[in-house]
Amino acid sequence: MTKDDVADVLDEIATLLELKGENAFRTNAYRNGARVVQGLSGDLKDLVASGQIRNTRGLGDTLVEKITTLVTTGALPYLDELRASIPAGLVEMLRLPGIGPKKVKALHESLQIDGIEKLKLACEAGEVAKLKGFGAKTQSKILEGIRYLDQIGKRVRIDLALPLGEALLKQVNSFPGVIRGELCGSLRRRRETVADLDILVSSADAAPIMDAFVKLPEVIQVLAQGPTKSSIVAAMHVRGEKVTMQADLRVVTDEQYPFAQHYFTGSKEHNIRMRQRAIDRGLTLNEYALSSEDKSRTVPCETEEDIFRALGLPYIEPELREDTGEIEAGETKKLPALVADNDIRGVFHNHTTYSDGTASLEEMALKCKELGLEYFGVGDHSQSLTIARGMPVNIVRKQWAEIDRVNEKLKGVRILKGIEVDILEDGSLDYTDELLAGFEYVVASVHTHFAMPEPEMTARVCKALAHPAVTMLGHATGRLLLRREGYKIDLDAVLKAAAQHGKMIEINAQPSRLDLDWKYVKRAKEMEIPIVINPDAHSPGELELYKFGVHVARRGWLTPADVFNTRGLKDVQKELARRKAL
DNA sequence: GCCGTTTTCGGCCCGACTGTTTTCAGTCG
Repeated sequence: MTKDDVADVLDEIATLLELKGENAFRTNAYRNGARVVQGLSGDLKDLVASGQIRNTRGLGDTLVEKITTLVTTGALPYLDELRASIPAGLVEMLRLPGIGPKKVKALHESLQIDGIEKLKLACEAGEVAKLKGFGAKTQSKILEGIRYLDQIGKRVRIDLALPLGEALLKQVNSFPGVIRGELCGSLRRRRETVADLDILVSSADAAPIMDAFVKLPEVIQVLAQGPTKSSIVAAMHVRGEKVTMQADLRVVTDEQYPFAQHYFTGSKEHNIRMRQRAIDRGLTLNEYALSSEDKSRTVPCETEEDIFRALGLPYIEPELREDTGEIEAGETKKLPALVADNDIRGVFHNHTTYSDGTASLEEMALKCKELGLEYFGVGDHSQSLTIARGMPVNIVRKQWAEIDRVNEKLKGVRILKGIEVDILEDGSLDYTDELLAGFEYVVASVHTHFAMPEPEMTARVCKALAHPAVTMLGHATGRLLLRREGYKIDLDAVLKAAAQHGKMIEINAQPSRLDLDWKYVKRAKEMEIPIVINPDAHSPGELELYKFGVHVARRGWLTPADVFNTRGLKDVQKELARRKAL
């Protein structure tokens, strides 16, 4: 039982309780509990065994007991009972827009509807519209929802969501009367995937902006249009892929803008803490103002900084606003000065035509130079990964010779001799120690046998980390966002092994990976494990993907000092040489 | 269900929009 598994159970309990019509605060306690568990640092088993889990804010006697049962027995009778008492189809019905637990409950109790199929039939027969609290519009909305069920609520990768959001924002910002505008929400917090786009603008006159917004060419459906808020579904092709997302536009006055900006950036959990903080100070905070409780006075704020200051906090970067300790760190002046794009001085783990890349060593190195980077670390695939044209030993030696030749000629950028060596099934590496010693650094990654049981996979990776030649671990879980779960592995144990053997861990910056996940990045920092941000580029155009890795690093609270490739070439070469000599 | 420098009971963030109502419940973020 991992933290995520336990969190999933608590979330499911919350959903089931909602469907039973339980008190919203009780269900919310389970949802909050799920989030708290996900963010725990340290091994869950240890926390339970030592009883330390009892000191966790948000977990009371009941939740601790349930978590303990889950972790020690792997099951929870309470959940099984709940599941047995509620038809599984009810949970699926919650996915329909505009349909929440109350409506599902009403449909079940009055029409015995226990799933999407029956719901569809009842709507088509006109039964649903007759129910109290329902009507013709709700009925047709349900039918439309069922029609688009496979498109609803799908999260979108940040690299696809960002261009759509920016395209919409650019047009909205050009509307007459718009003073300033920005993309807020999870996109501004740079989450790896986002569910919808939140556009905020300020203007003295909202109505014409609302009208123009719902008529943008990307709009395929208008979900709602009010005086200050409209919701649409927009679609656009991004690099050949069709991206369909809900986008909400809010218009506020320019005085309200910073409050709305903070509010719509979220996260919800961060906002709740901030509101509570305002209440503790005899104030009230909403998306329009920070004011006295009776709203007779307001605290003027021109920027988000002013809002934080008024509540006794330094500015908190959007990436940190997840209520995972940023408020406490702000109070104690322990907020990190986050790493930024322009702190990155070079990249490791990239591919060339020597394996499955599309460009030569020189082309890749020159692109790095163009991006202002000082070094290009090549990390082509090793011999056994034939599907990616992994390099046999003679090709490795040929590549080394070419690197030497190109380095002679290049000015202002240096190629580093690295390798992405496969971690074989038994945890050994895909080249001999003798050959590995010839590289300046070694990235070790898993590319095969993904389906191993967790203990074996964990042991496999930990064994590789113990190998003296290994410098850093590549894409720690092998996940492909929204496509493939990572392989089963105990990341806490992997972090422990990395710390013990003094190894680095990569943030693979490919937007489809973003692996290590930011939550574990934060833990790695606590364990003083150096992090490397690698684009895993297979073409020159992919080199600047390292910026998506910087987002992850920022969400993981990293400062430049925590990231190895913020160091300059000389420093990096010295450190790599020092490690090889160990 | 959680939490507590006024509390072990009584709060728990709060506003916009929709659809169904005729003053508001439900949903969403």
